[in-house]
Amino acid sequence: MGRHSCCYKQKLRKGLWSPEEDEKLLNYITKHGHGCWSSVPKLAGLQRCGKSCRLRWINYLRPDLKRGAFSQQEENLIIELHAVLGNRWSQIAAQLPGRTDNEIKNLWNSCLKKRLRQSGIDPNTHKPLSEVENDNEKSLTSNKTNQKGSVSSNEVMSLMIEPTKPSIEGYPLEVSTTSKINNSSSSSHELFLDTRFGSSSSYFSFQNLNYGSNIGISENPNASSICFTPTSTSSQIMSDTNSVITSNMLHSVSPSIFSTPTHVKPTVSVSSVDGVHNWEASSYNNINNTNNGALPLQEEMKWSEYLNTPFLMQNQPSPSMYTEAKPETGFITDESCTSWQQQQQQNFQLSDIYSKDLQRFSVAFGQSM
DNA sequence: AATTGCACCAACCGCAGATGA
DNA sequence: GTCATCTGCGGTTGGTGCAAT
Repeated sequence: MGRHSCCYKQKLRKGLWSPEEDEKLLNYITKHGHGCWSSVPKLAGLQRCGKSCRLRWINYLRPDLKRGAFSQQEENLIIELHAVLGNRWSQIAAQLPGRTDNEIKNLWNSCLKKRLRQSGIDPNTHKPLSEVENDNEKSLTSNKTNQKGSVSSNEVMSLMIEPTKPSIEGYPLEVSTTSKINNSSSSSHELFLDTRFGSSSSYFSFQNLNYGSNIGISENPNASSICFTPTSTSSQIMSDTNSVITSNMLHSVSPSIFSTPTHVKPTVSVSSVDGVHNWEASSYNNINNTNNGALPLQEEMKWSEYLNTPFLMQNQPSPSMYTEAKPETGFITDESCTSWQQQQQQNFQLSDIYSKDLQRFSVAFGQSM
């Protein structure tokens, strides 16, 4: 742990890399690949530790790096991703081809954070600063009065689910979830599963983000959202989890919602301290979002209405949700799924870079007491 | 011209997880 | 199971350049 062992063995160079060192490293890796990083400096004739060589390669010498300033689109994407992923710079960087986690981290710390604050948005929570202050006050009061930690108002949490479940056959799947807890006066629990599908790396889902109109969701218009309600009375669900939703709480999402025209109601299984709770779809939102700004939930219809839409009744192919082409609507069909899978296979043949980006799902939990 | 403050960014450090002996 | 080593990640630091004073 800590400093790499090789650093103790001999006095190694630190600090900025000279052009000569860069050339040695570049030549060596171009010819032989990096293999075991710890052996690279010796084989390349460098007085550096393997860790330093690796970092230099990743952050500077790699041929696929994009140079130059970040575009406005890239900056917006980083902000959006940060809202979902937090300081997971490597995961954010994975969505920006040619950019490194270090670069993005620096940009965030030096510019974006400041810019958000100036816009009145808390860079940590991505909520309006005024709301954050209120929450802090409420939290203080709540801590004084509550015997047990409870979920604070409008709390936003993120978690990543390992790419095991659900998955479209043959493809790894990473599920990104964001949960939002609302303490509204409604008496029912609601769970929103917000899905986006994309062919490579650009499609993400964001919901309930408190951005100004200048920060939009422009990457993918193909959004759909399904509203879930618990199938059994579960007043305790997520009410006493001390604000922590862990990745193992989301047990499963029925694959049917990703691979079929949803003749069967999608179901989600969520566990909490008081057991596993099943949720099933109660309504469907089609968000054909091409505008800027936060996503509104629009065109909501009950599940029964959704199943009776002309489109589903006719069983006609929908414009693909899964290819680069912009569809007119966002309904999921077998055809479009297959089309998307075929496109993914093509993409896979070109590169495995996208292996983590095949699908992303965002789950927003809405709880009312 | 010298100094100071700030922004930016490359690189380091410490840690955790994975892997293999 | 334990230990050593390797790899990757995120937080932090320190050097550099530039603008303001």
